[in-house]
Amino acid sequence: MSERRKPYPFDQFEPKWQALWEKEQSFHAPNPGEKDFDSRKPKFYVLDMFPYPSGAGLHVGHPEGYTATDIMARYKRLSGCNVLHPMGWDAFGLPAEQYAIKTGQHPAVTTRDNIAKFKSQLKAIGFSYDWQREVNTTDPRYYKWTQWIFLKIYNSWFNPETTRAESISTYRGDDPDSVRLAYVADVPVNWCQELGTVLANEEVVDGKSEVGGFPVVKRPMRQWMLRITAFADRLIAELDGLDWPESIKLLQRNWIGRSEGAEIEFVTVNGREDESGSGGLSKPSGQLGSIAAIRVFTTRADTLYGATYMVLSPEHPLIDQLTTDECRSAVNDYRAAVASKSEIERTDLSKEKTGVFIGAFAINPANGKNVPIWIADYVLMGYGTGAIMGVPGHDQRDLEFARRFDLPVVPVVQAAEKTREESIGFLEDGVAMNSGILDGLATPDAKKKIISWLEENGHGRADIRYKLRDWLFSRQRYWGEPFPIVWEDGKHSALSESELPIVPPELDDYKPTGTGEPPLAKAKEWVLYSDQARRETNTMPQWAGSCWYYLRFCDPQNDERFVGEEAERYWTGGEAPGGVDLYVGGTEHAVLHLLYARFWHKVLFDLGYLSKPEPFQRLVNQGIILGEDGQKMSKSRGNVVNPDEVIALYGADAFRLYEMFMGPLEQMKPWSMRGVEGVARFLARVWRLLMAENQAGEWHLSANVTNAAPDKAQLKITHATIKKVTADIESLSFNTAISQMMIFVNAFTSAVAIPLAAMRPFLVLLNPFAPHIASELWETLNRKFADAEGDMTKQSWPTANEALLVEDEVEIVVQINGKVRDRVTVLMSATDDEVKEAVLASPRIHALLDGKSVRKVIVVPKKLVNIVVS
RNA sequence: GCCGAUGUGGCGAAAUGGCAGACGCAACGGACUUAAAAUCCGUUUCUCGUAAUUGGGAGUCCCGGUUCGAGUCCGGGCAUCGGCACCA
Repeated sequence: MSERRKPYPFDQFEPKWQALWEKEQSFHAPNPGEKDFDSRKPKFYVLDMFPYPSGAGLHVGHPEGYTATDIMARYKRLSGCNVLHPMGWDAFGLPAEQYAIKTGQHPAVTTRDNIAKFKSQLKAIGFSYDWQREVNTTDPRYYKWTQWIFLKIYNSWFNPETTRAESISTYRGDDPDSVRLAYVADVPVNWCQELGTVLANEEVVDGKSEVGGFPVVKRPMRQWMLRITAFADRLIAELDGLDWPESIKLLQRNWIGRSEGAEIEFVTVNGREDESGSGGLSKPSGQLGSIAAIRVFTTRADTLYGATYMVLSPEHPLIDQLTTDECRSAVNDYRAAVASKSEIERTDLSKEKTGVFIGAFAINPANGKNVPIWIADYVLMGYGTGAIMGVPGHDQRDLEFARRFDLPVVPVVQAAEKTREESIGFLEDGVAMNSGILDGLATPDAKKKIISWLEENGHGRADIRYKLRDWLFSRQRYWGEPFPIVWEDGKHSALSESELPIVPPELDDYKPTGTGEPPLAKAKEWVLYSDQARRETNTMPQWAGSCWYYLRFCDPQNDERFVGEEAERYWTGGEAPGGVDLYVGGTEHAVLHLLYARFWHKVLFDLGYLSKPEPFQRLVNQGIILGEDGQKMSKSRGNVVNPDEVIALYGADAFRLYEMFMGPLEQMKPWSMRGVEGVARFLARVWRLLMAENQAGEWHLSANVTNAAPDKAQLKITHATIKKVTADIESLSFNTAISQMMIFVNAFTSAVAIPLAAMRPFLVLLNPFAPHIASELWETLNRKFADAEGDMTKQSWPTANEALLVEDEVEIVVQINGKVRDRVTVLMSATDDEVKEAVLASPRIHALLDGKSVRKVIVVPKKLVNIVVS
């Protein structure tokens, strides 16, 4: 097959411009105080989610968001902004480590190779990143500061008085380790045997690891945790000031899962059903004088009178103490059975409710009645108090359980527009009944009343609970940041900042031990910190590096501070709560990276290291690009599109333009090679508008290009295009901006003379989208005409002249009863009455109205007239 | 089950409550060419009709409503996709 002829010589000028941009460092943004910094210009920080440099290289999904931000960056620069547009590498992670296990090659080597490949691919697309600001999370100069931030977190606590993170030195209690924002806990964690590591809740999907899809089991282990739950309220509340998609805000709110309700104490009665009162209360052994009480959390305290039984989670600590001898063997059997179940089995909704009675009773504080205590696996130890009051009258799960085990069902809320029977099992608002002091109260009032009654009588209090768990922050992996922590006599302590970075030791064998002991433990000498102290051998999760990279971009070479104060203040400055002006990336990070980064940011903000409470002001999620078959791209389906091939065939400009022309940025959409061809044709038309080919096949500036003035229509479309493209870029509607540029070019293709005054602004508009061809044509024009100076990067964004867009006349659509029947042309200045007159004068309309009576005439100025007839 | 997003030609998609389908792809017809490719011009929602056009009717997932007028707003469904999921 012979090589297909290029419609325009992109293969010659695209590499030329890329090389020139690199040589001139055209997109380097100096920091305040540096040479060439212009303090008069406003700043604009436009950020991409930096990629994990995998061995497979870029796929067409990456450049979708990257092209959008690049258009924005180039547009803002031409509009007179100092633009921060950086790129880097989130390079710690499993694939490099697993490759190391297979081949023995050090992950750093694999990572370096992959980064080189990614970088060359990004450069071939012509992105205008400031490469002087490149960061790499696996570089000791970078992770030194990741470890430094960990020390800040370790050395602080959340002061409930101020609701702020503060230095641990302000803590007045006797056990600082119990309040640190980074702490060690023995907790049931997600253990993945195949990966040889524990995982965060966020990394477990349907009981399997997000990476690799391996089974995950709960297993108690000693782990580092970060106290993100302390920030739950602020993480919810401070979403309000952000320009994020509502759906993403909602996802975060749901993930944090704030529930307002009450904690209620049920006093227990061991083994007695019929008597209530003090005589039956048990005195738990070892806790002399205290009465065993079960605390439950509920969002519907108003249904307390309907609580006819209690259920404890099988892991609840009071079970041993409360279980009667008759019930003990059944209880133990049940607990053993539950313990052997996997997470998936346990949370299978379709299965029937199970549980056993433990022989004990508790007193419902509202009505003094004794209720039986059960254990069941539908109650989870991890949420609330690990115990519930069973209200089968108004909870579907409790109702199923009560029916299964024949427990009494008492309806206590009459929902509006429902009969008593219909209200059963549903948790709707209504009016309280069968509820003593609450009878007749609407649900919100009933809640308030019962909670104050509980507080007055010492049976409970208002309470707020969250689904969000503290963040499990340690991993049993080699390829991650080591903790700046040592252990001595079973106690952890922080290394000093001067010892950073803590560099991981060299290993011959990166394999996980399989026992939960981290691979770093194999480096015996490294572990020996001193005669007494041993190094922490866990490493941080991949999220650590990506939690703060946007800050490092502001000042990436700084070895004295994680980010210089002035640089941070300048690049994240402004009125809004968030610092990054535009952040574009995939939805897959809605609750992981975006929540973790906000958390770290708030800690650093509270401690006085940052000027804004939020990291990202405006967030946009690009949609997934599907294969040509409309299916998700995957190697196994064989529908993966490789950017390198597209660029070789059609050029980088066509690739960029197609990525943006496919459809709205946020939308999921399928790839189409034909579509790429379409935009390539458009770019070729742009080329031929200004260029002509001689006999030898060489291109030169077309003789049609003239500095004579454009005609009125040409001027008008030029300014209409400036207006539309500008507005569309601002609203990230790149597909319609491109449509408008196509309309512009179509309007000029048959013109004999191609006026410079139209082409100059057009090339500037085209430049953010297709910078190579725009730069090349600009340069060609400069060689002949002296009306402009400098290359494309030195130009200013054109402004639309509204006066040129004003029409003398306008075509009015004439409707009869909402159906279009005619059009008339009237002067722009015509009054409503004049328009009406002109419409009624139309012979066509006159004929159609014959014999009908006109009831009303609606005139929409400059648009339409609707005649309503009967 | 709960929450959210989306539903428009053969396809990707446009449309501050005011001409539905801009722009592009594909298809068809034509010009150029020995021929093909490329390029340029034209047609292209469906349907009925005419010798002819600025002809008639229907049409934005379905049912209903508000309005002079609804793809757009409101109510109720259906479908697809995404998130959460025994969270008390």
